[in-house]
This record gives sequence, C-alpha cells and structure tokens, in this order.
Amino acid sequence: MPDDVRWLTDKERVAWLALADLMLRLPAALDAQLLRDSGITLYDYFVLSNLSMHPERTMRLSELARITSSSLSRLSNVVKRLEQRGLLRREPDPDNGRYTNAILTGAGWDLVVAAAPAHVGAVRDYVIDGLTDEQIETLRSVACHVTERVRENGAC
Amino acid sequence: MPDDVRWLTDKERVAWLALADLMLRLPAALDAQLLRDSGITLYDYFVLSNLSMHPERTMRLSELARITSSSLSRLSNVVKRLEQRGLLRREPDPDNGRYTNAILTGAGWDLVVAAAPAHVGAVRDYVIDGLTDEQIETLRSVACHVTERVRENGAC
DNA sequence: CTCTCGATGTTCAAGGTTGAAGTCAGGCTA
DNA sequence: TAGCCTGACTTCAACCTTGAACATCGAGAG
Repeated sequence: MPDDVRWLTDKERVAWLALADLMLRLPAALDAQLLRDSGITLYDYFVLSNLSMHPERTMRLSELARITSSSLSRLSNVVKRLEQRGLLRREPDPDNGRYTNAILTGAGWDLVVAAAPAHVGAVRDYVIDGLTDEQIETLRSVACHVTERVRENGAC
Repeated sequence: MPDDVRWLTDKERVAWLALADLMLRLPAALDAQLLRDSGITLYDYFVLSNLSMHPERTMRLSELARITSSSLSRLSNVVKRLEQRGLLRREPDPDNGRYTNAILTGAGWDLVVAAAPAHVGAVRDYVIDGLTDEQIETLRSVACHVTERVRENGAC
C-alpha cells in the first residue's frame, strides 16, 4: 500500500520549497537587523511590542505565550532575560496569585519605540514592498489557512 | 526625522503577522511529525532528501549548505550526527581535496523512502490541500520575492 | 619552488530551546 | 477545614545553533 501516496505536483513542490526557504531565511534576516540595530531578537521584539500595545502595558505570561505561538518554557526564559536587562518586570497578578503579569518598563517602551521604524522598514524591504494588494491579501489568507490547519492537527 | 516612517497599513500588518505566525508554527509542526514517525528533523530530511535526488546520491557540503540555506557550521554538525547514525558518509572529493562529499548510504536511502509519504502528507495537510492553483502560484511568487530580497540585502 | 591567499570544512565556547519534572495558588468537594 | 486537582509558571539537563578561531587544500604570483 505504499503507492496511493499523493505526491506533490511540480507546481506544488516548487511553491512548498520556496516557502521552506523563506522559513529558513526570513527569521534570520529580521533577527540580524534587530540585533544589529537594537540588541534584541525578533522574538524579543514580538514580546515587547505586544506588551506596548496592551492596556497598562501589561499582559499575563500565558497570554503572551499564546499570542507569540511559543512554549511557556521558552517565554519564561526570554522574559527572565528581558527582566534582567530592565526592559520589563514581572509581578504576580494582584487579583489572582496564580497568574504572573509582565509589565513593560519605561526603558522597554523606549527601546520598542526606537526599534520599530527600522524593523518595519526591514519588513517592508523583505516582504511587503513590491507586492500588489492582491498578493498581500492572498499571502494573508494562505498564512491563516496554514496556521489553522496546524492548530487543528497539532495541538487539541 | 522620526516620522517619515512608512508604517504598515492594517492589511499589510495583518498579512505580516499571519506570516510571522506561520514561521513560528509550521516548522515545529513538520518537525514533530518527522521526529515522531521517522526520528529525524525537517532539516535532516532536507539534507537526506537532497542527497537522494542527486547523481550518485552525492553532494559537496558547501553545495548542501547553499541549497538548504544554512551555515556551513550548522551543516557540519548535522552531517556529523547523520554520519554517526549511518545515514550518510563523508569522503574527500577524489578530484579536489578541498571539497568534502556527503554520500547517502543504503540505510539513509531507505529512511528517506520510508519517511517521504508521511512527510508529503503533512505538507499537503498543513499547506497545499485546500488552496486553489492560483493561491499556490501566488504563494510561490511571494515566497520567491521574499527570499530574493533577503539575499539582495542580507548576504552579498 | 615558495609564499600568500581564498575557499572549504571543523571545532569550541557561549548561549538559546525543549520537554519533563517540580512548585505554587486557588477552586472544588466533603 | 482538609484534601485533592487543575492550571500557571519555573527550573534543569540534554541538545542544538552560532560565530569566531583554526586547520587544510590548491591556485596563482613572483
């Protein structure tokens, strides 16, 4: 029963290999820009940026882990390092001691504000600029389709 | 001069965040399937699969590193582990001692052949199936656009 | 022939990620 | 109130990646 496999067609394979190459190269390129210009990784930026956009610049760690699609273990380590650098601080939720809040400090806010323009510039350079509105919309729908399928099949 | 920044529009930002989420989740999902079913990572699979499709099942390490978009250092470590597991072997290029060839063994070939159907199934499940031909073509052109821009701006 | 140089891999230390095990708070049940 | 029990982190060992430093090979210049 090996050969009821539905192999990829040429066009499907080429598209998949192009996406695989993107997954290998784009994170490294964005990491490099942020590390060089602001001393943080892309993942650090996601964490700080999400905090900066929330009320009180505060979020629960489990919520941050969910939004950034990472394990709680990884987030815990990242947050510990960011706290040691003074970019955020941790406090138990005063309403419920089981939760831990991450709170962006003034220094963290300043760093995000300073880092954002060059980061957005890199995202434009590498991804957005040069695409038509239609391509951008298709990119969104394809990426959402993929993450939904992963969520369905992966973690229930 | 901070505010000549071209921030992302809503549609651009949503598309970018969807792609970022894909980059965080899809590699982990494909790694999990391959590790569970075949005991190798997605990157291992790329290496073995590229070897299996080349004449003599042989490639130079530097060529493998280029094709898999990774550092030579990473590839060297991965190849060392795959060699220890008997899936490939290394030999100096007989025509030019500067080069090292990686050569797929019989066991490596068998493993790729055994792993391929489920891996292709996962790629279909997570990415390809459910997309129209047009979406697949746009995915390819967008991903190629991104990797070209990264190559231009990143490593010259 | 020898020297230098560029390109190819390898190694090593530093640091990051993972998954399993451990800790802790508060809700639920009796 | 006591005794689980679940969910939210934290920690730790094992493993992986990275980048810098180190060989090594062969080509080209003098």
